[in-house]
Amino acid sequence: MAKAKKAELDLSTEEKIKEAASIVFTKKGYGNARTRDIAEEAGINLALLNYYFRSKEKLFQIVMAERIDKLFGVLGPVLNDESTTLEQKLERITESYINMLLEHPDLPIFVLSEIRNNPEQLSNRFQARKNLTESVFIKQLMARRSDVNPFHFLMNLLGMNLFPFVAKPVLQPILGNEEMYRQLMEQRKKLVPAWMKLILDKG
Amino acid sequence: MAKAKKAELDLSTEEKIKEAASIVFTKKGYGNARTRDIAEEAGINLALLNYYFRSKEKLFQIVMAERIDKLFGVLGPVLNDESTTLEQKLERITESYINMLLEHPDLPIFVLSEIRNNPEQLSNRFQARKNLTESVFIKQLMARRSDVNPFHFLMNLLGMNLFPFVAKPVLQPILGNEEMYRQLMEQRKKLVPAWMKLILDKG
DNA sequence: AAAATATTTAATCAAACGATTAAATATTTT
DNA sequence: AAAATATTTAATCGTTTGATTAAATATTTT
Repeated sequence: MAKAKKAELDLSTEEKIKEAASIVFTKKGYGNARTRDIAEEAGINLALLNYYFRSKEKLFQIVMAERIDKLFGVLGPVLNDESTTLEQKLERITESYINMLLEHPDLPIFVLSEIRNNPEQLSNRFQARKNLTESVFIKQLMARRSDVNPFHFLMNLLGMNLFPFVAKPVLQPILGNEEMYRQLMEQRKKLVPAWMKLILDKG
Repeated sequence: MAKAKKAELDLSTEEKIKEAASIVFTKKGYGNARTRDIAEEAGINLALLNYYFRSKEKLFQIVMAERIDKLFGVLGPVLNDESTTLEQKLERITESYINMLLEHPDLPIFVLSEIRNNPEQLSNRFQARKNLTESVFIKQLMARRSDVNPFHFLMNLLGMNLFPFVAKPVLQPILGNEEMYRQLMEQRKKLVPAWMKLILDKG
């Protein structure tokens, strides 16, 4: 058999296609992305794409699962870390998100708009709710401020961190050049946790 | 001529198509929306759509302009009202946005993702920057807190108000039923201005 | 009412696109 | 090296979809 070589090339080519699909899907969305675009981006022929993945839809499912994980996977480990304070969690989540999103600015808008198009894909909703409500983070928060609804608090944290990237296509031209935008996001690494602490202490 | 009757029907049918287009485009996005969907939603034949509007693209441009105005048109009048304080502006913007978005929850994700797909459409970018930086709101803000970057402040305000709707497809299943979601948004009408005042006074 | 004009439709076209096929090329095993 | 297997491609198929056309129906003007 051609195992060794096959596996090697498989991984390489398959990965190349997935990477290309990720780029094209993220930039254009499912409906506007053409399989020919993806093939070209990957530097391979169109038929090869269907050889590795059965269809556009299948390829999309795989890419989408990865992207969802990339967008929300940050949260789990930090929220459930027993060794950090609430304040430290705010700092780490903010730092992680801003760093990650500076490299993948259109990840949130892609994931959120595709989930809107196909809400069923978010089938782990019960799991998500349970994971969240039973997290160390929520416990710490409720111990500190039993009067603050944790969901409000989380929406604020995520809103402050994700929204500037969701709205980047609008904000960036208003702010001026890319560098100015980047500077502001860098500043927010310290500012967002400070604002959230304000809500935590004086809200 | 058939002026009177024509104009009447024109308006009615044209408006019916635009309304249908708005619904279908907003729900599915440009790429996933089919002109046949729009025609069916409007209760008319496909050809009629191209009779009134030259093409899908043209129809989309018109709908898009209206949607952008709906999403950001709220801001202008409030931000430039000389007769209200900074605090009142925070309250009014929040109240306006949450009320409007409770009726049109998928407006932000639609507008923002379509602008990402076609950034040129945001050609009024210089105008937007000037309008913003010269607004009464920014003047009031800088007079009060010269140390706070107004853009950060605005991102926070918009983030707290818009993000829960941008992320609704994710949040809603986690929160439980639609009613719970609605309740939280109603609460935020008072909470968001309070949090923003915190940043204003103690940030 | 007749003519002119506007509105609406069914049928069809042409291009775009996802997918398949069969053949060619490359790689691995024997 | 020959055979077997895996990888890659060019060409093509069938559907979907945006758009057009020509004819029918409705409305307005004369």
